[in-house]
Amino acid sequence: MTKRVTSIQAWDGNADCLNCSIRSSALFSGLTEQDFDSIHEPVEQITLEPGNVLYKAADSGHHLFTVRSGLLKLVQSLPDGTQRIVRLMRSTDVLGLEVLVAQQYEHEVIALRASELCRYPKEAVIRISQNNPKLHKDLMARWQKALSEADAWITQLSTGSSKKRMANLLLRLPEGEDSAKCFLLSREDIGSILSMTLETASRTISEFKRSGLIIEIRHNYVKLDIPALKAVVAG
Amino acid sequence: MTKRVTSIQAWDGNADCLNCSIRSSALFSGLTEQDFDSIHEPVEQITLEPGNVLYKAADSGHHLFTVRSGLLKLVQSLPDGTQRIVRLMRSTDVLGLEVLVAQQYEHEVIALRASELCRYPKEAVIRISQNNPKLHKDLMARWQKALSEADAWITQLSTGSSKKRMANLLLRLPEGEDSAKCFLLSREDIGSILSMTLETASRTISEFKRSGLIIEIRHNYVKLDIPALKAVVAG
DNA sequence: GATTATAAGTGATATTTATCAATGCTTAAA
DNA sequence: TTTAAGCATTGATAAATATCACTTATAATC
Repeated sequence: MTKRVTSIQAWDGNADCLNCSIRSSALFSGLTEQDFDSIHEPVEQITLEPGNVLYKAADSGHHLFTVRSGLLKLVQSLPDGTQRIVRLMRSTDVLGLEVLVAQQYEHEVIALRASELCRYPKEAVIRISQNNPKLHKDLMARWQKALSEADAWITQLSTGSSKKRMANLLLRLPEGEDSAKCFLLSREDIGSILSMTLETASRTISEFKRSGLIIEIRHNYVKLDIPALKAVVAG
Repeated sequence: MTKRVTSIQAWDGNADCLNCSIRSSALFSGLTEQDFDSIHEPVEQITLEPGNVLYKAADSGHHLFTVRSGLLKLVQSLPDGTQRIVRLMRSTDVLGLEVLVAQQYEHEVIALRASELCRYPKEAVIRISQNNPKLHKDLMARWQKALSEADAWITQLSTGSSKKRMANLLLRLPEGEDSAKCFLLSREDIGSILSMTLETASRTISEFKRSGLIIEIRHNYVKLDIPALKAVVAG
């Protein structure tokens, strides 16, 4: 069973936001000191372990989140019980935008790796966005980014053969310095991203390993042959 | 071959916006008379015939559009040449939100039926949204709606067997008074929505007709057995 | 109304993917 | 170190879907 958040550590919101290591790309990057002073409920930091649930679909929502580090999945359920992962979120991504215009969250959010997030009260985001043009524009850009991601999920990860979809997924996994190395997700999660069974996911990865498209460095950590994977996508 | 817009009829923007038949749900519903006076480039009405292209992906974009009537498809292309329909747009939907934060459109937009749209200069939308809280909030709601639609496209139209996906599509087609009757799309468009070949689309529809899930009233106009289709989705 | 072009339906077959079952690997606990 | 639990891999087979070829229906044009 999944567990709820195990640890929520309160921070001094203002001080930490102004000195945040990802400040330039965080949701509140454009805020003035005066804006920060106007936030009554403090900005808090949240730590999640793999498997922890941040919130569930239809939970009433009063907060937005910026991912500082880690990896999380956004899951939606179907009437027949199937679950589909509709987005992956990582550093600088914003979670819970929907509560700015609705009362409830639309996804279940689960950490795939140890993750750190900052939590903002939605009232502050709504109020400040009406007077701070930078935040106003920033929010629109965030929404547009989420929408582009969703479109890419449809075209790249939900269209074509299992091999092409897998190649497209692998090409988005690397982050940080070495853009050709990445950790693989569980076969079940890969299946839920690509709309295939975990067996097909496993077979496809095995085949990619045999043909050298990916080289296993250690368990679940691989080096990608990026040009070859792009050729699979384009082929 | 597709043709570009055949007819763009200039309107007197202000007068018509204030008396627009879909004004309460149009993008500019919350604008004051003063706001309208501040728009220099007039709001124009556009008429499209089936097959007409409104704009293409990567076209530089200076306008947003509200659909007054009709039906349009948003198409994205893949590296291997495949095309996928990522959204259908109908009355009151807004097209081209992405140009508020970027320079180019992200989709190709093609009319599936005769359609009427209103065209707004993006500069006016950006400028007015910064001072008019109603438009500001309205834009966020539009973006959120697009995002929910994209998520539903992933979960309902890109996950599960061809029968379930088809049932989900049919359940979204009806509009207007009789919520059980609708026109079918071409088998090719259905295939591009559901990520299947046109032959599989044709076979699935034939099977639905034989089993009474849909009843053909006249060519391509059908009555849906909604409870039965919902049972297919849930089964 | 006859003719052509375009879209839709269907059969035969190949390919892909799912399903079911068994085995092997990895990690953590005993 | 052994044991157990969970995850990953693989094989055999069934089911779903794609492909190719052809026929039929509908709409458009002469």
